[in-house]
Amino acid sequence: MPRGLARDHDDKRAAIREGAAAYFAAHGFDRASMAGAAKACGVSKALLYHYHASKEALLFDILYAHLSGLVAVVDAVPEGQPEARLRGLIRAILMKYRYADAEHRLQLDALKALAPDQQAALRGHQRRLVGTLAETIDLLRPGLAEDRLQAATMSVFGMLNWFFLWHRPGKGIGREAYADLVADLVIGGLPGIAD
Amino acid sequence: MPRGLARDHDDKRAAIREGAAAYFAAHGFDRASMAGAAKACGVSKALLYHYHASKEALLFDILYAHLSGLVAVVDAVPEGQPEARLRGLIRAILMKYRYADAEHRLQLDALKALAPDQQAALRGHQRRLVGTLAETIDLLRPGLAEDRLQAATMSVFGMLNWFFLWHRPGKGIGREAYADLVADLVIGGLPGIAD
DNA sequence: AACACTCTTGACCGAGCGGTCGGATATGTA
DNA sequence: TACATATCCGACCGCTCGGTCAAGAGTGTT
Repeated sequence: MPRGLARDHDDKRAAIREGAAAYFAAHGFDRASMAGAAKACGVSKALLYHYHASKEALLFDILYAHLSGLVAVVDAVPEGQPEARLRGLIRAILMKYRYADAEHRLQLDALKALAPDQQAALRGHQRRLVGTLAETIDLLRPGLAEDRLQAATMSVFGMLNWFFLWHRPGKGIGREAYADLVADLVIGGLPGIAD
Repeated sequence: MPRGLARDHDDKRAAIREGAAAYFAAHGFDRASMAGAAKACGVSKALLYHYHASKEALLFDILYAHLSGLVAVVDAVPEGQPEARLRGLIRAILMKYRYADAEHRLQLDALKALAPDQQAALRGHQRRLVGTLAETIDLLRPGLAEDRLQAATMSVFGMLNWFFLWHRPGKGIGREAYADLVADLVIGGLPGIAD
C-alpha cells in the first residue's frame, strides 16, 4: 500500500488557506497573483497547486470555511426575547470577524469571480444568515409585508458589512459599541416604519 | 494655426466614459479588459487611448464625474427641519443612482485600483457627502460623541450603499419606498442610541 | 492649395498571469 | 529493504493584458 496523507496535511492546507485569504484581501482577489500568495505564505507556487486545484478553488475554500463558521456562530445565539436575540445576533456577527476581516472583505470583493454553482453554494449560507435575522425582525415588528421585511433585514446587513469598509482598528468606535449602536438604532426604529 | 478639437469631442469622450462605466461595472474593473470596453463602446481600443490616457485615468474620470454629480445633488437638497432634510438627503442619494448603478458599483469595487493621489481626490468628495449627512444627524440627535456620530452616519451610508448589492430592479421594494424605510428607521432609532 | 493637427484603425509588443512538468526528497507500507 | 506515493521546488508554457505605433482619412486654418 502507498503512504497516505501526512499527519499535518490539514494543518498545512488550512495555513495556506488563511495566509492566502489575508493576501487576497489586502490586494484584491483579481489583482492578487498566485505567485504573490505563495510568497506571502512562504511556500512555492507549485505547492499551492498541490493543496488546491486552482485559484478559484482556493477562493472557494476560503469563503466556504468563513461562511460556515459564521452560520455556526449565528446558530449558536440563544433564543429569547426578540430584542435580546437581535442584539445577540448583531454582536455575534461583528465579533466573529474580529480576526477574520480578511475573509470578510474577500466575500464582498470576490464572490463574483466564482463559477455559478460555487456561488450558489455560498449564497445558500448567506440566505440562511439572512433568514435567521429576518425571523427575529419579524417578531420585533410584526406585520411587515415580505418586501419590507427583506429590505429591513438587508439594511441591517448593510450597516454590519459596511463597517469593515470604513472602520480602522484602534480608531473610532469599537466593535462592541458599534454592535450596540446598530441594535439600538434598529430596535428603536423598527416600530416607526410603514407596513 | 492648426485645427483644434472637434466640436463633438466632449460628447464622444463622455459617451466612452459612460459606456466603459457600464462595462466595467458589469464585469468588475480588474477583470474587465480595455479591448472589451472598446467593443462595448463600439470603437477601437486605440480610440479609448486617444480620449483617455490609461485604464486608470478612464476609471478616475468615471468616478470623478459620478461623485461630482452626487455632491451637486446633495448640495441642492434644501435646508429645513432636520427630519425633512434627512429624508431629502436619503432620497436624493438613492434617486441620483436610478440611472447610475454602474458608476456606483464601480465606486465600491474599484476605488483601490487607483493611485493614492487619485484616491485622495475622490475621498475628498466622499468626505463632503459624509459631512453633510453628519451635520443633519447631529441636529436630529444632539450630544453624540464624535466617534458615535461618525458611526451613525456611516451606518446610514451602509444601508444606502448596500442597497445596490442586493436589490434587483423590478423585484422587491422600490427605490422611493426604500428611501422612506431607511429614513423612518433612522429617525425612529436615533433618539434611542447611547451618547 | 498647402499645411498641421485631430480622429480612427488594425497590427503589434513586452510583461505578468494561471497553471504545468520533471525531478529531488521524504515517508508510510509491505 | 524496496516500493509507491506525498511533499516540495525551479523552470517553463501559452495566453491575455495594458499600452504603443505607423498610417490613412478627414478637417479647420492660413
